[in-house]
Amino acid sequence: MDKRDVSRLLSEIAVLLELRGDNAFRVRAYENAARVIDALAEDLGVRVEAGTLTELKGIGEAIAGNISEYWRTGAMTFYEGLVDATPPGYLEMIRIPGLGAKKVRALGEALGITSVAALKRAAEKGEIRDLKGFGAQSEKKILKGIALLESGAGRFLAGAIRPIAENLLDSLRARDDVEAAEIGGSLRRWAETVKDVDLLVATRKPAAVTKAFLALAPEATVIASGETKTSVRLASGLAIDLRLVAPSEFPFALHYFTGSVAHNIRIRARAQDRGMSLNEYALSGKRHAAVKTETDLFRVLGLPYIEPELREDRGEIEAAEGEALPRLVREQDMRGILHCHTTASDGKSTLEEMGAAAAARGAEYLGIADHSASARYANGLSEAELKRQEKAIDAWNASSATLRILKGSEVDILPDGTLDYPDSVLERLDFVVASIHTSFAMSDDAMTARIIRALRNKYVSILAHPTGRLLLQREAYRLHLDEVLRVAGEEGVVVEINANPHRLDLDWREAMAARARGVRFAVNPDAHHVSGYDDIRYGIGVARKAWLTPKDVINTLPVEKALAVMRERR
DNA sequence: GTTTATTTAAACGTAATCTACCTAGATTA
Repeated sequence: MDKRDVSRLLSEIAVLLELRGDNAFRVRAYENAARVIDALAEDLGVRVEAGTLTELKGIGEAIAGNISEYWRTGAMTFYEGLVDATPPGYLEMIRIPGLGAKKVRALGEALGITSVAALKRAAEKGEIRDLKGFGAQSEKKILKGIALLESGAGRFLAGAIRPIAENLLDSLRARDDVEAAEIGGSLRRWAETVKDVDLLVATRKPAAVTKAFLALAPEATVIASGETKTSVRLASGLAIDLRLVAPSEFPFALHYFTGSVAHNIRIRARAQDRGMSLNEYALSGKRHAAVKTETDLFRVLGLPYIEPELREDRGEIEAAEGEALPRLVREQDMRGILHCHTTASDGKSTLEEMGAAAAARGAEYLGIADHSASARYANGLSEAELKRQEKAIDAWNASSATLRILKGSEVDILPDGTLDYPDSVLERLDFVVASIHTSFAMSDDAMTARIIRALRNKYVSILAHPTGRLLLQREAYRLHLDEVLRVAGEEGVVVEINANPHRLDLDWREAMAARARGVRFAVNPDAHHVSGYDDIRYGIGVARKAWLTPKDVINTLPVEKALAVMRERR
């Protein structure tokens, strides 16, 4: 069990309480507590043992007791009681857009509907429209909502959504009546997955902009459209919210709609402490005419500008107060690209194409790391094939004045923790990337031991995609990640932040904790085609969310220094 | 259920939009 399990359970309790019609503030207290636990940087177990949970703001006697019970016994009496008292289908029904706790309960109590399937049948038969508070319109909405839920559209990869949002933004910015436009929400904070897109526009002609926005997505369903807000849903299920504010309101609205909720709560409280009141449109109580940008807004509150990626209430406000915010790594700090594939294994671009495209991007070096021999799934290179590739790289380096290609391999960590090539092969390479692609279903102890054994091999430079997760598709394999990262730090093995938008592995939360323990990182596109280089920005997003500076990321080093880091244990 | 100021009790976020009723409750962000 870890703190995310606890956080999830607290969130579920909040929903169950809401379904029971419990005090709304009690509901919020549990939501709050879930957030506090999720954002906790330290070890939850230590606090449970020490009995210091109530020192956390938002955790009182009752919730602390519940958490302790759950932590020690694996079960929580209070939660079990709630589950027993709630029809199991309610939890699923409340996920239908447009249905909240009150309506779910009304449906259950008046019509005996306690599952999504029963709800669908009743809506199709027109049995819901006669219920007080519902109408024919509601039936339609419920059916649409169920269809959406069934299509699996709930969250989306940020990497799939960002280009759509940026296109819309470009079109909006091109208009004369749009004075400013930005992406807001979790997408602006570079979250790995997003629920929807928030677009924010400053304009004096909201009606005209709304009309133009709707014309940009003619196929979309309009969920709501008013003077200041319009919501549409694309065929994919993705909801896009457009918010329109007057130019003078823009900095306040941008900050507010960027979030996170937890960050906003802190900032709002800070405004109050200073005799001001902050909402999405203005800062009242003191002079604020001078607030033209978010930077101004932070300054009025006595803070330097806080980058959107950091706004998760994970210490950024305290760091800002102490002038201790990190100088976050940027894409333009990157000198080298590591961990890329070619047609020699499962890539789609040749070595020469990959080299030319990397040079065109201004990279100083490119680390090729095709799959190793046993990786049949990916056409892994035999030792002879690897040798041929090394010669091809020598030829490239002899003729290229700008971009140097480094010889590497993405070597499979075999089930027993040994590597797929013998040391005599690894020794010839400039760098070695080790990773897991097979035998995922091990116990956490066995997986941890397997990876640690690989990390102890002195030729291993980088541990790639350390958890094997595929966002929205596949959970991480079971392992003691803390332990693995501790050993990586000790051994000086660089930990990858895989920039592929499906992976983004290591997760930013873990990277944040690992950084504090001195782990160094590589932000790698794992490109299988020249177009894969474009993913680097997503890896940079993760690195920034993890508070990483250029010093924490070895790709910012010149080639000789990067090589020295990757070979320092030999 | 938690925090805070009033130390026993009040405050806890708010605004926009929708839908069913004609002003209000529910939902969402």
